[in-house]
Amino acid sequence: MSHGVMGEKSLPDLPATSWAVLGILSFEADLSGYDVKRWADQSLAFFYWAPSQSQIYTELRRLERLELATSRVEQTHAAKSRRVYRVTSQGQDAIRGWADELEPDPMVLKNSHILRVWAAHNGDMERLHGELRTYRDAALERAAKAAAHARGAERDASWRFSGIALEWSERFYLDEAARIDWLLDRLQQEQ
Amino acid sequence: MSHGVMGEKSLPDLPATSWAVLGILSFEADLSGYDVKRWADQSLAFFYWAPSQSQIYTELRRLERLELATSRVEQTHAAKSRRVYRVTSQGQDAIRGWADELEPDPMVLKNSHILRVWAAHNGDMERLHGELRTYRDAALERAAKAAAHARGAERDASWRFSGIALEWSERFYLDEAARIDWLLDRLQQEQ
DNA sequence: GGGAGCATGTAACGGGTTACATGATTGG
DNA sequence: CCAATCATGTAACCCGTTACATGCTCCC
Repeated sequence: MSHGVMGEKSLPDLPATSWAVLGILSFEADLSGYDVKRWADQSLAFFYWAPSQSQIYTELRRLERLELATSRVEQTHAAKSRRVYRVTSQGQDAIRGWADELEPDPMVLKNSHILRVWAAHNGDMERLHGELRTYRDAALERAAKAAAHARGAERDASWRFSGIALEWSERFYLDEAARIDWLLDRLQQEQ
Repeated sequence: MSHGVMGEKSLPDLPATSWAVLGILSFEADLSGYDVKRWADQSLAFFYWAPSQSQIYTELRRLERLELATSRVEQTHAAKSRRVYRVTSQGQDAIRGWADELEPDPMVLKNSHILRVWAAHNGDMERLHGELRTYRDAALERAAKAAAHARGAERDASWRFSGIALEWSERFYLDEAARIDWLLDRLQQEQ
């Protein structure tokens, strides 16, 4: 046998969403798909992205199939139950490997507002300005939301880093808003 | 007939890449797929994203099928030719509609470096710091590149807005680098 | 002669989305 | 009682990627 030496742990090759979901599970045990979705919307969404609900259930099933997570059915009510997941020890190993051995994939930015500026010779300037102002306001709101979630994470020591990521997000959206203000000025200059 | 009134122009429902490629064609006539790819890599890639080469050829064929662009074969050499594209008047209308009537789709950010910070309880801190420093340096390089391309766009009046988008990009990557420096400090604090 | 750049295309694949479907529970 | 929330899942679809294939031309 050319490989597969004892003790050699090869990381499973998972899509990004899978790692993200596994990451969420690394914070807390016994989360349902629904829980995972809420977590994703309230933290991941600010600096990464929020997978769709159906995708999350798919990833959860994949993680279980690969034995990186296990699930059990929790009877919440007489006629109602939910399936909750937790990482296995293999899952723990995998996530450590992901953090320490896998190259982070390159940052992705898709800012369609800047795309509009780039192609501004095709459209109306007034309108573009209005659109950019709206976008700036949305960024400020987003910053406020990130800040609120960051404060929420302060309470528990285990969300320490999650909170820092959210503080980073607040700054990101604040900077973005400032950059749009600069852009508005810059466009003004250009008659 | 319930719709289709004369003069009523309904925008074709195109995927994002299609609009981006059409946008590139709006700058200059007679671009080959290869040209489009280079343009995308040197401007779009900084604030939007660079579609793969094969995708560009696909989009170009789609645009022609929808009569938003036409192509002709240009004989460059005895035994070599290339197919070059240009927007039609319908294409011009469509791109104006895109700029002025279509909601820009929400900004997408996928920063896997911050994802690592968020999940930092699973990995080694030293390593994370090193990774972040590398990322900061890459951001600075990216800023420099954007600035260089922005200067390149100054020459021609028709790339005016394209140049502004690149100036914005320079700022983006500069801000990003500064934010990572802040993050490095912030993580230090947290022992 | 050979490597870099020009130039275009096909095929397989899959990640992820939207839309749809279903039904229980809780609180006003 | 009704809306919102909890909770899970299926099916269709396609965008976009990677990998592969091909061959010319230019310049050292």
